[in-house]
Amino acid sequence: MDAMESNRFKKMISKEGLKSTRQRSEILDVFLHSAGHQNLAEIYARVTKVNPKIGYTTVYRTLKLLTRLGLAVQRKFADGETRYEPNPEGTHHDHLICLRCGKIIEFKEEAMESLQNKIAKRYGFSIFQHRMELYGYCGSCTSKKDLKRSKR
Amino acid sequence: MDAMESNRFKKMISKEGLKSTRQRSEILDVFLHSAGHQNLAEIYARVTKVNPKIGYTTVYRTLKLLTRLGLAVQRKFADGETRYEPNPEGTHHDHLICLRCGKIIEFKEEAMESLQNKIAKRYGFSIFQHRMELYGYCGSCTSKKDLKRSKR
DNA sequence: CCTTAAAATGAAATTGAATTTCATTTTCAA
DNA sequence: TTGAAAATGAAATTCAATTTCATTTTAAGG
Repeated sequence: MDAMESNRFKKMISKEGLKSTRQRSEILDVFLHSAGHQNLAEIYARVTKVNPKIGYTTVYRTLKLLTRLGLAVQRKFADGETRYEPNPEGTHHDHLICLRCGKIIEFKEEAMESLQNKIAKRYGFSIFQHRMELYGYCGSCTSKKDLKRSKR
Repeated sequence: MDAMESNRFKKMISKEGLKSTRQRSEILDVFLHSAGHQNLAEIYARVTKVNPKIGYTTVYRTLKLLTRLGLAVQRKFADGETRYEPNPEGTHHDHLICLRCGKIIEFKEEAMESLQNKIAKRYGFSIFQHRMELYGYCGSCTSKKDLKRSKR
């Protein structure tokens, strides 16, 4: 259930002097109830099923707002598409991406974080965030590797 | 000296049935002789100093060609800009990026690679490539952290 | 329940980098 | 030397991202 997130959203909204609208809550609702890593067109398509009157611009602006508030994360993987992912508090993870079927798997690896800190220290950096993506074939695509490729 | 790279380029070119042109070698020359992580506009600006007749499109196409041949690597960091980096054979590295001054540092960490393989194995993936970027403040920007920020 | 200033909406317009088109020029193998 | 294939460069196109602007909606204060 997203009542919690929904309330968090409303609190943040009013704290910023912004306003709660039907559109915003519909968009948030759709966004939170679909699988992660969606592009704007996909989100817009789903939103218009709920309310066909909502404009693309509003979806765009709402996702941007959600990102600013930390409720969404914007991702750009190697294919160049812009995607949005719900961002429940304290969730952090990296991605495994299949270059054949497009499957995206999230993973979390503590050892990775500490290794990153070690590297940062070596160069005198203070790290706030990172991006880490592994590209290859997923299990089922590996076994089909010799068959026709989906791209190129 | 880039005579080596330049020859490698000519060999690859003819092997593909493509042609050596003055423009291509001028662009390659400029590209290899400047610091890494340049965007197209920067490369174009430098190229036109050598030969003002060269068109933007040709620079664009040549960088695309170099990328296809593996002599260049295209990078998109979190700022969304497209950059190109020379790619001498066997060079692989990741990046530390300063969010304040924009400095980009390359690093290589074997432990990272093996950790990645371990993760891939866990999910049944075969990894071909990865992307790993650490964002934060570099040493000198960390010490200026309290002063005016460069952005936002 | 009103009023109204501030914010939100949505259709349309704009932007800007990436990419393509096309007429002309250049390369290079025979 | 020649001609087919490739390259060039200016201009046009594409397309997602973003902005504009007239209109509508929200919500805080009376």
